[in-house]
Amino acid sequence: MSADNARIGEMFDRLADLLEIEDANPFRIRAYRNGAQTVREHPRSMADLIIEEKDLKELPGIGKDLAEKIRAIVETGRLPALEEVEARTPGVLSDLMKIPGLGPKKVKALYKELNIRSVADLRTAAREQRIRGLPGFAARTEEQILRRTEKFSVEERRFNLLEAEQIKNPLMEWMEKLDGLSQLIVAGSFRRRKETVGDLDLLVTARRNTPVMEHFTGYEEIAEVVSRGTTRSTVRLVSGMQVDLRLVPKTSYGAALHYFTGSKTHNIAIRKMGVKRKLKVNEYGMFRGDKQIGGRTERAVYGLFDMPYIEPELREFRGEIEAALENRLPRLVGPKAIHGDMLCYATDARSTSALAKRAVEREYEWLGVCFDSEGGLDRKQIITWRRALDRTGQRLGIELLLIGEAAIAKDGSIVADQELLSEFDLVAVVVRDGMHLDHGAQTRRLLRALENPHVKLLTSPTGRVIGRYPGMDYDLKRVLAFAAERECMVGLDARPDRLDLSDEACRLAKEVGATVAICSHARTPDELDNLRFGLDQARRGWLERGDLVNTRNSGVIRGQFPD
DNA sequence: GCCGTTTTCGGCCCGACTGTTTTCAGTCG
Repeated sequence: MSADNARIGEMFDRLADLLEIEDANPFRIRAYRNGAQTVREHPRSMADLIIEEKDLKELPGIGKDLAEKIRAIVETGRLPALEEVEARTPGVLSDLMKIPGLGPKKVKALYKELNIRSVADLRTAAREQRIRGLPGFAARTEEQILRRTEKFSVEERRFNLLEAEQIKNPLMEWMEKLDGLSQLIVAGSFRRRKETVGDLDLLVTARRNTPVMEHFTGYEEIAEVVSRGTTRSTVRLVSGMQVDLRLVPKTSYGAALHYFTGSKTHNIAIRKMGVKRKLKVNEYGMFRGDKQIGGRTERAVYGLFDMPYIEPELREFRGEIEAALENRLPRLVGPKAIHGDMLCYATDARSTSALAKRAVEREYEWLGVCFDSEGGLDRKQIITWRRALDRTGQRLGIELLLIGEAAIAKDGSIVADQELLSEFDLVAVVVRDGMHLDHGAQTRRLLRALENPHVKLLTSPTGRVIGRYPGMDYDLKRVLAFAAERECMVGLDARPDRLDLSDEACRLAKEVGATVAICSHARTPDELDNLRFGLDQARRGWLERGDLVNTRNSGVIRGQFPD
């Protein structure tokens, strides 16, 4: 996802906000929002598409007008339509709309009546109690505004999957204490295993008269109960995570699960298919006219359209519906099919043994082990490691592969004694510095590194850290294709704060025929569990058994990438 | 502003919850 796309999306959203304040045609506003989402979620940058003379009108929600506006932004960095609106209505007002509880109407009133333009203005006015008394604002609203602007900075935070699980697990334990609960599941992007999660969507069915909402809002980690009704409640936890809970009848459970799992664009596509067949699909069920014809199970939603079940990880409206209709959905890999982990780090015989032992418990047949070495390494050291691995492997009944990891220099050469490289079972390379090189130089650097015949694995391919560093800028497709040609594996760094490759990059790897190796990068036995986040990502990237080296048995593995 | 196997006009998701209201508008997902 390029910064440019994010900027285009932001401009469209801002325009939509201001038009909303001006009370413009709501469908026109939505068109801008849809366009913003399409652009933001597109894997390629709009600038690239324009260079390649692709027709932007092919993108969903982009027509003649938006295509021209995108082109204008890419070429000039400006959106004249936005500037025109900003001449009438200050652009910063759109920041106010991000505060929960403030929508276009309230923001407009605050601006017109009190000339409030910024969050700072708003706080001052609230403290001075100038807001109460405005039509539609009472003392309570004013207090709420003050409270919510205080927390404004934390509200936007997204959590990685590990953080989300650590918040979710104790909450689920709390909910399960409730007598009368039948079904309890987390839907939303968490269920789709998206790499970051903004909130948790709990879906619940229960026996009649079960005090679900009372129990839920009694959870001790709650910082604020945002709303509480009979079928829906929203809370914000101390951690900053927002949690929505929805109570649905059992006859709607499947439909609701589908609806609240999303993604939104996937749901819209499904709903549209329903409309064509004169069927209504919503969170309550599937209907022909007024008659409910399904809703208990999620599978039935897809069955309605003669489609096979689409796994949550695939529901991003990236071709999964067409694939399902044509019966060519990928067969996603489950945890049982995983026989090994390509990369963990040991420091000595003892840590090797601890990692290997855990790997055996996880029913792995093989494990790639890399030794952290200080400074250069020598033949003697390698022999020591090899011995430790062989002994431990035999004792525990697991094949341990000796991985040598070397850095890629800025010129693409491998920083290591070339003769020693052949002593390893497998040589992995990684970019440790010079991540800022420009597109061309970085591409050349990686291609050159892969030319080295010893190199069999490229780890942490983009170097990204989720939410902190977007990753190196280079021609990923070209590098992946070259890796495929050279029979060099591409690592999927499974650490939950990295997940490097992205889901889209996994698809790209599959497209060019590169073999992906999920790597936990564990330094402790517990961290071997990171692998499952990598597997989630691989599933989101449509990878199948044959695309992943982790599904292969020992024996096959050593001969797989001969030196 | 977008879209089209009812195609160039006339649709576009809508129900739950809140707060202030006295019958409902605004916001959210």
